[in-house]
Amino acid sequence: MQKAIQNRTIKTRAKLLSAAEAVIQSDGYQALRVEEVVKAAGVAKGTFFAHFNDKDALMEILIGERLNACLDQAEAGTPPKTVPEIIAALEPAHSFMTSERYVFDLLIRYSGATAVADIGPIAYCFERYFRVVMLWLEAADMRKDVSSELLAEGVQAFAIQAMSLRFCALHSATTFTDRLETYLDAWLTPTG
Amino acid sequence: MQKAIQNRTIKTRAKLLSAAEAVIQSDGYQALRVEEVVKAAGVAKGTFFAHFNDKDALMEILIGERLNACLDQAEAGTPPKTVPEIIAALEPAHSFMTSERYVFDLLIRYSGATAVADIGPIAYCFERYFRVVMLWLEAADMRKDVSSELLAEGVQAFAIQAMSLRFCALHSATTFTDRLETYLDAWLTPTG
DNA sequence: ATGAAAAAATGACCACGGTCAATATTAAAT
DNA sequence: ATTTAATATTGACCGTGGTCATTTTTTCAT
Repeated sequence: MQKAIQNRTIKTRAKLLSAAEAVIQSDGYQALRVEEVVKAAGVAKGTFFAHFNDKDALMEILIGERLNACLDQAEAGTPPKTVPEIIAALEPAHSFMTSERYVFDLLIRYSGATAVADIGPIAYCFERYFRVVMLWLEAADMRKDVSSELLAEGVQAFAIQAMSLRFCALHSATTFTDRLETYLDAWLTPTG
Repeated sequence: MQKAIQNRTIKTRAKLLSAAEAVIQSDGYQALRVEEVVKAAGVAKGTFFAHFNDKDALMEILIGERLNACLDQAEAGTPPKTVPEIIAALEPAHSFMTSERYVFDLLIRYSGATAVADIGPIAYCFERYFRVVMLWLEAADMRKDVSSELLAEGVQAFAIQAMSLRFCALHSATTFTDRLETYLDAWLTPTG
């Protein structure tokens, strides 16, 4: 006997999500505690885990939302044609992705879907990032000896590398943007 | 008044390390519990944290050791000259790095040193990986329009990308080796 | 040998994510 | 309106990483 989804379900879920957003707003993602969220939402702890498999699932949703907004912004502008333009267009996304060490680590951890069944919000965002970049590259004046798919995968790999090094004290001499530009010049318009 | 380092210190540390190795040997890295390690080592829990800052610090040591052994192996052979040879030389390292999801995630998380002061075993391994590849590339017949440093950084970025996708159900059609070969061909010997 | 100070080890304790049997609420069938 | 079963909520409880005041052991100057 299938019963309709209850009103209070979506209400509780909304309460949890907005409580979590408030916590993050003031203290960042890293500092979020499930106990604090449920207290702010006025529900029991068990309720949280009835709505989200685990804390990471909530994080995936919230981080995925923000990242999707960045990708919306990237898609809204006129398609970038050059490496600096591409980097500029992706800047909001990259900036958010490296806003917190915690966020970056979680993004990497969930960037790939473990099972085809559970493509989470973050895995979806990575797919979308890839697709957006691929479309740009197709219309831009880049090397044509390999497919746009491959080029886009490479852009993603280099962006992740550059973001990783942003957190690394050993490589802090070069800025993120400079490094990524060096990578992408060499990747997208080789002269060798 | 500075006092000499005590014998029991290194003995206790050795006990903890070998106990941890035994646990990992039988159940893998993911399953390691600090309580189990201290029980096997016959010490109190507090002692563990007097020897290692946290569980991750122990993991860094053990994983770094194994990875260093893989890099020893890579350096022992004759320097690879072609992309397939490079991939073959790095195979033990890549294989270990992706042996467990837990291991891969930890590697990525500690691949960069947060502060110059604390270059951990894993950050050191990544530096070493980079250096080894760079030396190979200098002696191989690869594109010369960009520096070997840059090429080596790219190899690392693509290797990480290929390893990431190994855990991803969405991209399981292509094997790790095939994917990495495609990446490195396009990166190291572009024809565009 | 003795006393003092530094180093090491201890284990009760805490923080926090996550579980689950019990309870409460809701929607539909009668 | 009453019953029934699916759904939602609860909070005591657990597992595990990590802390710290206290105790034990070692080292060294005398």
